[in-house]
Amino acid sequence: MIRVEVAVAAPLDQPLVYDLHDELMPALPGTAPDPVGLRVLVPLGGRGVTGYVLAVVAIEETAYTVRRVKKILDRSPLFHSNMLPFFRWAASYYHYPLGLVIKAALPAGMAPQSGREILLAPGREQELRQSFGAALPPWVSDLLGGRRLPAAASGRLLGVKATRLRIEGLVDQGVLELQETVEADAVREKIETLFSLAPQLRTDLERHGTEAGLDDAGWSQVLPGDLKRSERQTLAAMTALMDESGANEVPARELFTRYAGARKAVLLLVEKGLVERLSRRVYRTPFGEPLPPAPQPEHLTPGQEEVLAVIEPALAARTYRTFLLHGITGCGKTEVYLRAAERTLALGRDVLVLVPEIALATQIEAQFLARFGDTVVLLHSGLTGAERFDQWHLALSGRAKVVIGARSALFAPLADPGLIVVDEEHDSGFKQDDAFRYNGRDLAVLRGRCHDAVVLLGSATPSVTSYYHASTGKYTLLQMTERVGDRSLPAVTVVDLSRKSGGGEKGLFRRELRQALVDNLAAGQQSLLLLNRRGFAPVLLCQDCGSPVECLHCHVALTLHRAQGRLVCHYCGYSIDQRVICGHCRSTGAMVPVGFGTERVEEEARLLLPAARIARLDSDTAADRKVFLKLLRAMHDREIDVLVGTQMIAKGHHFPHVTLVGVVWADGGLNMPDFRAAEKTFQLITQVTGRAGRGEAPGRVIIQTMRPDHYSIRLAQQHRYEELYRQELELRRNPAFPPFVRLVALHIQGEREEEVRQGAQRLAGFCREEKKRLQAGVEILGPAPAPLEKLNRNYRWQILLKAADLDQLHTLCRQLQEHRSELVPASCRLIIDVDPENMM
DNA sequence: AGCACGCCGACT
DNA sequence: GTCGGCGTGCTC
Repeated sequence: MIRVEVAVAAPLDQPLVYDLHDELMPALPGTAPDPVGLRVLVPLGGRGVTGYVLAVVAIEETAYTVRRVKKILDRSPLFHSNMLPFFRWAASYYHYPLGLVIKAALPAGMAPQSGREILLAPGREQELRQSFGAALPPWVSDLLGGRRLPAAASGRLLGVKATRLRIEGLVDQGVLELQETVEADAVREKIETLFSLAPQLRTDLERHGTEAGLDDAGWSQVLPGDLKRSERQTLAAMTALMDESGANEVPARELFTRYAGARKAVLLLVEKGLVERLSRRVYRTPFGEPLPPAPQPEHLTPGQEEVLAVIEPALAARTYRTFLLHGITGCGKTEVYLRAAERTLALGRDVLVLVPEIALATQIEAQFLARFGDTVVLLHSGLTGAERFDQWHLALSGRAKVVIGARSALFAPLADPGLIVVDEEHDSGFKQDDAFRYNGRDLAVLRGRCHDAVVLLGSATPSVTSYYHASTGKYTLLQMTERVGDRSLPAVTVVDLSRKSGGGEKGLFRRELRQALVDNLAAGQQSLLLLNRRGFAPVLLCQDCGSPVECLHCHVALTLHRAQGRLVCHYCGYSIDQRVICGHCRSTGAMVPVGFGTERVEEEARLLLPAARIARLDSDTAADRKVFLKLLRAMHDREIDVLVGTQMIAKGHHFPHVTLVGVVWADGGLNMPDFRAAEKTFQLITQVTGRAGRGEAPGRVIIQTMRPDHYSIRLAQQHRYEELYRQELELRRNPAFPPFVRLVALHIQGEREEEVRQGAQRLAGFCREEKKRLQAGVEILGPAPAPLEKLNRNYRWQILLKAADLDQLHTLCRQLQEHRSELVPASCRLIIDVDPENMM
C-alpha cells in the first residue's frame, strides 16, 4: 500500500491524502509504476469524485482517518509530473482550486463522479406495483420492465424530496436497491480490428505466388483442400487489399466492405490458424480538407532573416526567454513561426502554437501540416470529444511533436516544449471568462519558464502591456516593418459620419464607400465589410412608448435577428419571436428596429450591389466549423465578391484578392466602459486594414466613424502603432491602469439583489480593513453594480483592486478566500478575476 | 461542488 | 408536536 496526495475535482484549496491499495495496482501495466498523473476515483464526503495523483507521500500520523482510493481510472498517467509546478503556480496565481485547474487542463468529459443506480430487487414486482396503484410513473414502469435506472435519471428522482422519501422507504423494505456506479468516461480510445495472414501461410504464398497474385492452381498448392468458397474469397480479398495498401494487415471494416461474406469466413480462417486477428489503436483526426497552404518561400525577407538570427540562438541555448515579435500585417510572421518550429524540432524538442480562436487555427494549421506532416496535432473546442481525446493522447505518447490550438491547448501534454508561439498575442480571446479566468498568453509565458523554452509572442498590434514588458527588458522586442514582396500598406480614408451629408446619403454606406464598393466589384476584386455587431438591429423600440424590448434575465436590450425571425439576448442566449407586443405599454403598435448589425449591412450591400455574390461571416453563420471552412474556401476561390462580418473577418486571414475593406462604423468599441477601449479599437482597425492588398493589387480601406479625430482611429489610419502606445501609456499613468498597476476584479453575483449588494459591501469593507492592517498600497474601487447589472437572472456587483505590487493583491485575495464564508452568503458567487480583460 | 447536519416556520 | 424548508460547514 502507498499513501498518495490527491487534488480532487472539487473547490478545495488543499490536496487530500488517500491510501492506494495494492489490489488496485493490476490496473496498471508494468512494474513499480509511478502513480503521479493518474486519475483516481476517491471518496469525498458521501460520494465519489475524480482526483489527480500529485505525489506519493510518507505521512504516517494523521489527525483524520485516511480513506482509500476506490478505483484507478487510467492505465497510464495523463500528464507528466513536470506539469505539476505549472499547475500549482496557475492555481495560486488565479486563486482557483488546483483540482479544478487540472480538470480544466485535461480534455473534457474525463472527470466522472460516482452516482447511484436504482434497481428492482428480484421477485418484488408485485409490491412495487401495489405501492403505486393505478398511475405508474414512467420510471416505475421502467423498473417493472426489467430495466435499471441509470445514475443520471436516478439522481434526478432522488433530487425531488417526495420521490426521494418514497424511494428510500422502498429501499428499507427491500423492494428497491441502490447501487453505486461510476459513469464511464464520455470519450474512450478507439480500437480497430485487423486481420493478417498467418506467418506460415504468408511464406507459403510468397514461395508460390507471382506478382499478379495466385491463380487457382497456385491457391490449391498452398491451402488445405477443405476450404469453403467463402474462405477462399476472403483470402483473395485480403491479399488484394494488402497489395493495394502495401501493408501486412487488413482493417476488418475494409475487408467486410470488399467482401461481405468475410464476416463469417474470416472467423473460420482464424480458427484454422490461417489468419490472425490483431487490434490496434486508431487516432481519430480532425483534419478535414485543409485550406491550400501558401508555398514555402524560397527566400526569407531581410526582416525574417533578422529576427530568426536572434531567435535561433535562443532556441539552441535551451533557456527560458520571451520575445515579442512586433510585425506589421503581411510581414510574414507565420513563416518565422515555421522556421523557428523547424529549428526546435531539429533540437529534438516540441512546439506549441496558440491562436486566439479556432478560426485562426485553420490558417496556421494548413501551413504547419504542409511543413511538418503527421507530427502535428490540433486541440481546440471545434473538435469532437473523441477527436480531442485522441489528439491529446498523440501528444502524450510523444508521437506528436507540434500542437496547434486555442487557449486550452496551452495545457497540451508535450514532454519537452522548446518553443511556445502565441499568435495575435494582444487578442482578448486568450482570456477565459468563465470560472477559471486565466489568460492563455500569460500562462504560455509561465509554461515557457517552467520548461526552459522560448516563448514567441507575435502581433501586428501588441498589447500595451506586452510592449511595456518589452521596453523594460522582461521581454525581448523584435520588429518587422516591411511587408512581404514590398507590398505597401493600404491607403486608409476616414469618412466623418457626424457631418450632415448631401442628398442620397441615407443608409449605412456614405458616398465614398458606396462608390468604392461599386468600383471594386466592377474591377472583379473582393471586398470586406466590417461591423463588430451581429444581428439586424441591436434594439427594437415600441413606437408608442419608446421603450426597448429587454431580456427577461438580463437588463439589456434584445437584438433583432431577422434571418431567424427572433429577438436574441447576446449575453445569455434567451430569445423570443420577433413579433412581440410592447411589455411596457401593451401597445400592439409597430416595433421599430433601431441601429444596425451585420445582417443589416448584408441587406444594404445586396440592395447596392444586386449582382454581387455576398456572404456574411459572424458567429451566427459560422457556428458550424464546416460552414465556416466552406466560407473561407469560397473566399479563396473568389466565389464571393463581398464578405460582411464581425471581427471574425478581421483576424489573421490571408485573402489575396481582397482590395477593399470598409469599416461600416468604427466607434462601437469606443463607447465601452473599458480602459482598453482605444487600444482595442486601434487593434481591430489595424487588423482589418491588414486584410487589404495582400496579393498583387494594392489595397484600399475606408473607415466610417462619428469620431474621426479620436486618436485611436487617426493613428490606425496612419499605421502609427508606437504613437498609440505612447499615448496610452500617458493616459494610464494617472489614474493608474495597467501596465503601471495590476488589477484584480472581484465579481459578486446572485439571484437576490439585496444579498448581492450587501455581500459586495461587506467584501469591500473587509478589503479596506485588510489594506489598513497590512499597510498595503492597494487601491479599492467600489463596490459598484457591474455595467451589465443583471445577467442570466443574476445581479452582479464588482470591486476593483489596483496595486503596483502584485504580491499585495495576492495576499489580499488569500485573506478573502479564507474569510469568504463570513463575507459572502452562500447564495452568492464570488469570482476572483486576476488581470481582468473584460470590465463588463 | 455536493452532501450532511442543524435551526426555525407551517402544518397535522 | 412533527415535517420539511434552507442556511452552514466539511470533505483526506
